[in-house]
Amino acid sequence: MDKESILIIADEAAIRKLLQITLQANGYKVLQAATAKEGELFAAMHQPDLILLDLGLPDDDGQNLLKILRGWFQKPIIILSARHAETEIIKALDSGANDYLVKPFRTGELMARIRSAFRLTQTPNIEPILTIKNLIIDFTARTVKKNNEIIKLTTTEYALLMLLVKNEGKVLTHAFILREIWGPGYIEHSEYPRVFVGQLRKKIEDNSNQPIMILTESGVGYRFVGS
Amino acid sequence: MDKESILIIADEAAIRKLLQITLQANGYKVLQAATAKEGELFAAMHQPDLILLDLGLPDDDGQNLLKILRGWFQKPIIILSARHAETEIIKALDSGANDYLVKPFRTGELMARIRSAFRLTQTPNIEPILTIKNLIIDFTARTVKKNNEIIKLTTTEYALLMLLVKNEGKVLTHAFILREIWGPGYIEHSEYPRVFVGQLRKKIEDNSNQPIMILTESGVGYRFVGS
DNA sequence: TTTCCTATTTACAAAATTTCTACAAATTTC
DNA sequence: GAAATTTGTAGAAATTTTGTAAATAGGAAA
Repeated sequence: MDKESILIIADEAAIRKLLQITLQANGYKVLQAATAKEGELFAAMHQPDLILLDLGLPDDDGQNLLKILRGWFQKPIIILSARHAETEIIKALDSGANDYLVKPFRTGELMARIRSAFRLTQTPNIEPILTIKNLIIDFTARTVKKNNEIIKLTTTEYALLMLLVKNEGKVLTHAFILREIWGPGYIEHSEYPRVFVGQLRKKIEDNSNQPIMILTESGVGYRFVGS
Repeated sequence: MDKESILIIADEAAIRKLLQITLQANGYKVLQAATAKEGELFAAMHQPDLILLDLGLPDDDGQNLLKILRGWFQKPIIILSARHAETEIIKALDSGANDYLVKPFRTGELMARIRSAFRLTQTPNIEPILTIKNLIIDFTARTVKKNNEIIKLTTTEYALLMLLVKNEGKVLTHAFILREIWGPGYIEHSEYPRVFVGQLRKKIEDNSNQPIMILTESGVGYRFVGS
């Protein structure tokens, strides 16, 4: 097999250098990014087999970048961080991190955890660009095109569409949608999905009063159909 | 889904007790073993969904037991150990451990790592789909197809169909159906099942006046036949 | 500051669904 | 076979749920 490629996203040059040397000595191909923006871009461009993510980044919170990456990146992400607070660790793991090492870490252990992560995950990557009906969704650029024109979606609209698309064919209950997008404290606000589904339909459906993509399941929730 | 079962293999009773309480509080079913021999036996007997293995065991080295278990046990194994030497950690991870926590560990972090292990080892889900006659019922998507076309069912119709399907072959009395779907206060309303069975038949039967799936047991109730 | 954009609320019309009713059809009982 | 009971069915009425527009609030950018 080809050498596996690993993307390092870390602010400090010293850490990157250390990792680069160790990883290369262990036969991996190494890519480096110093900021969140660069990291996201490189991940999309080079499709690495694993990401080492340092939470302390200059331009964005690492926890946030992790969530964004997990929107489409299926391969292992291992967190390296000086933050040793339990809440940080739990948050990262629950956001989809495969492992979390507190700095200073031992390189031998890190290598073993990388091997373990590779062994445990053989998931095929989903395409970062998805075409559904006349929609083209680019997960990396976070853009949605309809008939080749970029549609302007707000944060909430985009999150809702992603949720629907990721669960294509399934009925998503109001409670589920509310929990996923607004948080568990908003389960009562069944008017939110109503309003935002309405706005989304106006933007992505040809006839928003005869929707063919976002269907309503009265009394239950909504369902996205793609084919 | 059913509660996931976790097998604790640890020498010290205090650790086992702590883990038992924490795990149960998080909704897991707990099994306990105090020795390597017992652990191996319990793992084989009960087929737990995850094993928490403490390396310090009285009768055999935990590293050894890990290798033996990995000979046939595919589900996650998380190591808990007072041994913090890097070589121990590397050895365990390379022997197939999913994770390694050094004692004393934080229970919140352990719970997050357990969730992570379950999430990562989830086999790309084989959806629970039921095929009966020319009906295809997808429970996770909450859809019912007849001749490959999705049938639109209302909440009550769907609930009624699920009740019938779950009790395939059995006669369900009017009282039972009313209690299950409308609640105990509606036992007198025997007209409800009548109306809704009628609506369901129109949607799922080929000839609703010659039903072959939802049969009437006059004076008693209804029965769903699948084969 | 003003302006702009988005999220949150609110209100009400429209649509869907459940409940209720009446009567015809079928089945059981005598 | 006739009467009594149970079941099927259609549709009206009541209720719930959903769609939609528009007002309000809040926060970031100019």
